[in-house]
Amino acid sequence: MNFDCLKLENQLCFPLYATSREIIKKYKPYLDNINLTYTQYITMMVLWENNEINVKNLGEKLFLDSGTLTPLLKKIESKGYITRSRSTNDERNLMIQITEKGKKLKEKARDIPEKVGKCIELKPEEAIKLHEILYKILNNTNKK
Amino acid sequence: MNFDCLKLENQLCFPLYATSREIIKKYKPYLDNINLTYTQYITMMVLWENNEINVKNLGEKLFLDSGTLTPLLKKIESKGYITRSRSTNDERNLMIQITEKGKKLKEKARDIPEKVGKCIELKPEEAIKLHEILYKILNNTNKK
DNA sequence: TACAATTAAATTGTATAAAATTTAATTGTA
DNA sequence: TACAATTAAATTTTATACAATTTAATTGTA
Repeated sequence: MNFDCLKLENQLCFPLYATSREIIKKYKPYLDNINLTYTQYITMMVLWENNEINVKNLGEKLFLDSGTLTPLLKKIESKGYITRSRSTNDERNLMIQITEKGKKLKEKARDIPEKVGKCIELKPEEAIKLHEILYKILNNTNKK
Repeated sequence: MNFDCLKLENQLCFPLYATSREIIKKYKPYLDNINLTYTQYITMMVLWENNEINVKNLGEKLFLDSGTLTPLLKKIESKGYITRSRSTNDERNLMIQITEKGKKLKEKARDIPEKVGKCIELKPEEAIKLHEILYKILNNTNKK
């Protein structure tokens, strides 16, 4: 009767969960400077690549649903980085558009990835491998 | 002026964060069966290995602080899986002890890791590599 | 031995997450 | 074309997370 698979250190999900939170904490001082939380920051990342997107597509990119996004987007809107308006074609869709102020924020965020990267200390090949494995999991958990 | 490091898909933290949440969702149906949330489940894992532990040490193992653990532990206590009592040596310490009911829960949880593992579809060597890289990050983010 | 410093939990306030339900708009079809 | 089915957000509820502060116990030291 082998119970080792119920040991915390033998799990895969636990270190994923813990590492994710630990790294998000590393972002904190840099994100505080631009008055964004981590979730707000990755939302802005999507908007920096797509000036306009609806909540559904945004949610698919971020793996978040409207229950999380609705209040989050209202908060970012109140900071002036995005606007929220119903699509004229199909009023079920709420279109999120980046504002000029939101575009300018990208400049201020530019050096964040490098600064956070420095305190992680992974070899480049490990970082690549990690990225590859994570996307492999994301791609096949997502399709089912 | 290269902004590619601000693309979502080039991040390391984002897939960590997304994968962690996606896998936790996979646990949901199995954890529902034993009436535990994921955080409660990993807490029970620590208790299955250590019949007794204080909140501080538990928090160090789970990378969670008392702000998260206090209400969580009260909830697990209300389910009858643990008891909470101040240490007689040092009353600042709250000792968490597993109950008989809590120990029995381990039997019901026994097949969960295997079931969740099956829907992740990683090669064994990838799982090992992932585990290794994650603990490398955890160990050096932790020491600073 | 008073008492300042430290330590461990608890509390407070803010921000997610996610399941389940509701609301409103659109689509497909009898 | 009514209207059932579907779709997209919003809402509601429950459960974390975590920073900052507070409370209570213990320790170190003048």
